[in-house]
Amino acid sequence: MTAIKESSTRNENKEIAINACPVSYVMNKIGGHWKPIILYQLMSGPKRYNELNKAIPNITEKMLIQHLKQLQEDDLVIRKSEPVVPPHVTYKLSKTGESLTPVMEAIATWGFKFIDKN
Amino acid sequence: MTAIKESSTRNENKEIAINACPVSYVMNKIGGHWKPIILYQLMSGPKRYNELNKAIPNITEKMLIQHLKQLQEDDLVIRKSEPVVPPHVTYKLSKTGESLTPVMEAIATWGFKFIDKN
DNA sequence: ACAAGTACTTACCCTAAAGTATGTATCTAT
DNA sequence: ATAGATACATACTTTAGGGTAAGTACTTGT
Repeated sequence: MTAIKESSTRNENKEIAINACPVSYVMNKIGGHWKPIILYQLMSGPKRYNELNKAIPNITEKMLIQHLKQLQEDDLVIRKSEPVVPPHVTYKLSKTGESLTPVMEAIATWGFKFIDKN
Repeated sequence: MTAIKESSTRNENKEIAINACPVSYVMNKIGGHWKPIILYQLMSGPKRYNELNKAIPNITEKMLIQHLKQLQEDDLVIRKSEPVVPPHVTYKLSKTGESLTPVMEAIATWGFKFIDKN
């Protein structure tokens, strides 16, 4: 699962950055390549693992579970597993995750305006 | 200036991601380590290069100019240089950059709430 | 017996982004 | 003459994140 090295200049700088800028803190949570896309998908309702995999073009399974795990650790996403075979696992937004919706929408709105400008 | 390789799987995936999620598009513009922090600093008014350097803890000069350049290319920041010695250069938000303020504030607000939860 | 379906896991590799360190130009003041 | 101030530039190294490919577990249907 690609362990994260805690004691590097890079991560120390991140810590400091959080103090300097709350926006940076959020970016570290929902920023990056895939997380916003996953959250975006889950905003339209709970989805199974496979559904997410199909809905998000070109994401690898490794990236998908890796980020789903991180999102769970950050209490943004809830995993629900039915003890059946074949497995049936659904992911959905937590309350906190849902509280992100207006933020995501604000960003998306701005994004659309900006895309038009080019 | 670390040229960007256009034709890689990674960047192709990014392109696709943009179509799948407008939020992702914005993240590619203002996401990352330092850009939100730089923008945050400039929201309180224009600043000189040196001021930014001092205001942002632990940023390297390389990162600072690199991102300032990218922000200029994305028309988020305007550079103004007075032809004097020693140089006097100020950076400020463009109209588009200023239009980000509510978005940044929404993110920041959410961030503060979320920090309290831990 | 084995293929299929679902949700992962794991090992290895590659690259873009970030860090480190040093150098440059130009004029002013001492 | 040389040090100081300001705003960069550039070469080299490191690392975190992402990509590729293959394997695992467990049961049902044929």
